Amino acid sequence: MLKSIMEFVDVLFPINLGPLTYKCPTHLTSRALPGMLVSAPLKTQITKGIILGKPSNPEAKGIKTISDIHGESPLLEPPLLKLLNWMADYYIIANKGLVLKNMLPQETFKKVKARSKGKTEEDKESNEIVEIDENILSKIKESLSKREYKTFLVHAPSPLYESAMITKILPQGKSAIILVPEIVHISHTLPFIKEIAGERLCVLHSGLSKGQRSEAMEKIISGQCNVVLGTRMAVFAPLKNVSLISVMHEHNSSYRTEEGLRFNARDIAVMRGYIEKSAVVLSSICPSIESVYNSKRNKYTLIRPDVYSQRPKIRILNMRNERQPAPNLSKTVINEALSSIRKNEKIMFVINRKGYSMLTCKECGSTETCGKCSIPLMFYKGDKSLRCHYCGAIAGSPEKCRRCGSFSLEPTGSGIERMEENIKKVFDIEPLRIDSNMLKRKRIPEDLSDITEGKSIILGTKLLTKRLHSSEKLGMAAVLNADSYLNQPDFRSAERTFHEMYGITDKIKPGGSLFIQTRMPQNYTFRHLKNHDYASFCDEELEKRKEMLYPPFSKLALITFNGRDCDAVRTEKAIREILSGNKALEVLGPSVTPTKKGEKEYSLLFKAASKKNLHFSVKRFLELLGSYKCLNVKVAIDP
DNA sequence: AGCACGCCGACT
DNA sequence: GTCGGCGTGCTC
Repeated sequence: MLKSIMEFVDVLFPINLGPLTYKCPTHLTSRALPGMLVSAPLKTQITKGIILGKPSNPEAKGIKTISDIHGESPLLEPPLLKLLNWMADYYIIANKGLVLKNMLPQETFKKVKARSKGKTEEDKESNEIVEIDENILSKIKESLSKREYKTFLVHAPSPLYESAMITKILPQGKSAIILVPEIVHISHTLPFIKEIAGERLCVLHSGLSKGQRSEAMEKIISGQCNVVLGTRMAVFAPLKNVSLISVMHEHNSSYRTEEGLRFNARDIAVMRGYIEKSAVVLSSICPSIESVYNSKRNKYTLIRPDVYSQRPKIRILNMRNERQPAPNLSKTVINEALSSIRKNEKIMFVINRKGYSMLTCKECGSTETCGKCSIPLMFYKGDKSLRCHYCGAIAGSPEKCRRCGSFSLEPTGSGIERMEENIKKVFDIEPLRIDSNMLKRKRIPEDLSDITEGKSIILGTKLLTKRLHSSEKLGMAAVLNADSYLNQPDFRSAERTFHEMYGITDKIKPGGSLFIQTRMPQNYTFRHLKNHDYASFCDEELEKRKEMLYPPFSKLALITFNGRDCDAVRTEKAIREILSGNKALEVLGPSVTPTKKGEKEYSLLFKAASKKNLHFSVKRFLELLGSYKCLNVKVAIDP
């Protein structure tokens, strides 16, 4: 006799595993709908999971029976199930269970103890007012009322504009998701949304305690709250009928996950919007190159408010010509800094390098490098150590050169520790130093002026420029080693440099200046930065990406693997096979790098003309590679 | 032989 | 994630 299809269902657990087929007892079949939360025996215990849908393997032997079905309506509505399936496919080696684990916090599947209280975001009154021309947002409103999918790219004139815009477009009574890249951004955005959403608003991010998070999830599932403000996890908030998804500071790389399932919440937001038929609003002062390109191809609708906002001057200093009274400090920067200090203004120096300096031998000219990674080691003056910034190796500083044995090792280049010394010498002022060591010891302050303690010079690594916000604006700022940003071996380095430098201008008074010290002032990034001309920068950057066939003109996948069965010969063989007859595919590597544990890690970059080709090639390559075990393979799509 | 420990693969 | 199976190596 044929088994009734409804007797069996596929269940997905929040673990790195595909769906498993279970029998459904007759008294539960009426509620056995896709997306329902269920309890089912897995190995020796009862585990919670969700029903994915029709049975994929009803003939499997040893099928067990579902223990219970929880609730009356699905935890994951059809759109989120669709998104889950899409993600498992798009990110290639993602088991559906792993996607599920990333979609819902673990409290959903495990009991939580008494609801613990933690700190909640404080409402801070925003004293700055932004004028917004509502007409310019009429296209978004129109789209919202029609309930159609459309993605808008708002090239905002200021960060404040992005927040204020929300109050104009948030639809009354309808559900919405508002994403910010980092937890610190939540308190800046919250007052604006609270003003319009009130009790309908709930906050969702990884800084919440388990209790708070399950409380938030409860409010979302029950429908008590239908506006969710949060970090990338909020893109999966189980809201019904999402009408608006806003991604603020959309260019920000914090939307990417670095570990586990690698995804970009901005891309997920667009796909969820497409599935849910909602309006997606990506906004940024400097939108990502991909988004700009999508707006040029009319995939996104570009909105560019014509609002005048007075911005600080950006001045590019050619360090080849500049007189440098101290290393990394040009005469111009010193003079401008002194005049700011005289006016009682705060100033900031940014140096993108930790430690004191590198050590170079005067005799043979060799620089001390890491034995494993062969990159220059950094000398730390405090504990007289030599450290590798890549693998983290720490050694005592040597007395003599490892190459020639001479005792004349001298510091070359300047890290933050050495800059601190230089600044003390030049200005006779103790700067306030902010780097990752300091942030580990103290909490990250909400406001920079809370910790300046009357100090006028702030010196920090780029952490400072990203994390810290200040109510008191700076008189001037200087990026001391701008070239170290640009010289990163990454096709996004120019874009990132523009974003980072431009981001600093938000912290400077109108009428103040940002100084950029560089040895390549003619570089197009600096040329356009000087004119605040992001559009021209994008045009030129897109030209270059097109020439080099980098995204958005190609699709990339980064494949890494390690383990005892790594084999260079077989890897090469698999590469040769995958390349044969596929002209639209390019494979860069393999490059072998040591991991932090000391074993070898292979990495390969697949570059294909189309997404389809990339997927096909990566899957085929993994099959070829999969014939031998003990490989720990990871695939990052759009790395 | 007896057992502790760690790694690996399967889980319906 | 979490369990059992199995190999390694140490101890009685």
